[in-house]
Amino acid sequence: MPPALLWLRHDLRLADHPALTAAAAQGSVIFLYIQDDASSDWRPGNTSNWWLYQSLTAFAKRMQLVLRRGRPDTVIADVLRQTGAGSLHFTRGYAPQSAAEETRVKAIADAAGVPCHRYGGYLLHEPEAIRNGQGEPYKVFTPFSRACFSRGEPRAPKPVPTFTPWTGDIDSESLSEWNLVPSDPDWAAGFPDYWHPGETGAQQQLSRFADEVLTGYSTSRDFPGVNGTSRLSPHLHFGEISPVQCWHSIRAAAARRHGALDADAEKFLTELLWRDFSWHLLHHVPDLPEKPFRPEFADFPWEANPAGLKAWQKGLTGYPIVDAGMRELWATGFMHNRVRMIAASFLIKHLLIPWQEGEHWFWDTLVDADLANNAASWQWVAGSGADAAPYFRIFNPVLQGEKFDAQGEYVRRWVPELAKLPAQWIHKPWEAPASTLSSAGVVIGKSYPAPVVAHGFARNRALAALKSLKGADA
DNA sequence: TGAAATGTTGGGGCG
DNA sequence: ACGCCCCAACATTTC
Repeated sequence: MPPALLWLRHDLRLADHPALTAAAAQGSVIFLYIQDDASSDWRPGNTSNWWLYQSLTAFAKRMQLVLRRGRPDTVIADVLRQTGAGSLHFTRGYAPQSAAEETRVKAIADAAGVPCHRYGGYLLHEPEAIRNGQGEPYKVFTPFSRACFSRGEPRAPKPVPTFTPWTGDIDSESLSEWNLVPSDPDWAAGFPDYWHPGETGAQQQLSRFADEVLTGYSTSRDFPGVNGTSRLSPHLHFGEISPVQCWHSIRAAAARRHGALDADAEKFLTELLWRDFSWHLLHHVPDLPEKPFRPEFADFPWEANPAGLKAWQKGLTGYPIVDAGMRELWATGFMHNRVRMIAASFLIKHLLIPWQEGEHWFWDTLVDADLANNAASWQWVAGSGADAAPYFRIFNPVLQGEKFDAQGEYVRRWVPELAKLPAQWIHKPWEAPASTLSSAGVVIGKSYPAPVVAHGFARNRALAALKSLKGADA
């Protein structure tokens, strides 16, 4: 029997893998991963590549992995020829270039006379399956999630199939040639303290979340100083675990404890649906990463502010909660969700810097950088997205800090030069009495920056910018 | 998955 | 005892 070729993409796992399950039924399985270096605005960033390297390494320890660089259709044609594979299987993607890429791959498989099969697995629901009464895609999240919930449960997760790994001889590149990980300087040296890429790490994280974090999740997820979030996003992005597995695992945990879906579990399932919502949106609106979904935002009066962008990226804005988030991002490749909203709002509304600048920075620095979630979320904060926050919803970084990091634990962890300040002043050090500052060893403008822009001024400026939009609109 | 301004209410101090 | 004022505390509106 000829082997079956499995083209691996963002599905670096063995469990609940529809394409693998199908391939396993056809013959011994060839695992192929293709690195496509073709230039594009959204090539994975350095942090994504760090994760990819770890994930592929973990995968290759369990299974022989064929590694190739090049265009997927060219590489697959080559591998089909060299292995005599009798079928081709892969998991569908939803990025703007995915459909065309998959069509080209299908064409070469057809030309080779090899049956080509495409499967879901990256999302809970296929974009084609969720439509409103008019047969249109949803543009507002709440009815979208209602439709998903009322549709019934996603399919049951699939076990790891029994299969024979193919053991033939074929050229494979070495991961180290791909230059995926940094060396000098090794800015990722600290990442292994926070992350364990690979399917095993993903499943452990899901268990830990279900056992230790889920209770109270609906409220504690908002407090960045607390271990209150799932931290599953990078695992989901690389497909080390599927959203279907997460869905059923959390639903089952809730059923064991409460006999039903409690508020905490429901909140998490809703977060998974946000992920689907973003991908459906990108599927229908391919230029979502570049252009405002609401066209009137194309005229927004942004400011050129390279110094402000630099300060934001380095975590030197003078607003402790923003700086803590940006430094957590730099140190760990991750930022707490609540702080992402605050930091993004600050860039857009306090500094009037285009949301695309922040989107690119996050794309390069997040371990969970994900085209749809990143684009949809930045547009959500900017007010230009589908179902977006109203533009006038401007976060006050001081109040947000006081509300969600009341004791300042999060700020102390990531902005150590402020660690000795009492909680009362930690989110507004520039207002602290001189004696408090000096006994905490803080010198505003020296050991920690003064605010790059005053909140009251920035708020009024942003509101005026909104008014100008409305004017242009009318 | 806001914040600030403005409006309303009610208790307490005080003449 | 009463009216007046002040001002939290809460509610509503506006951006």
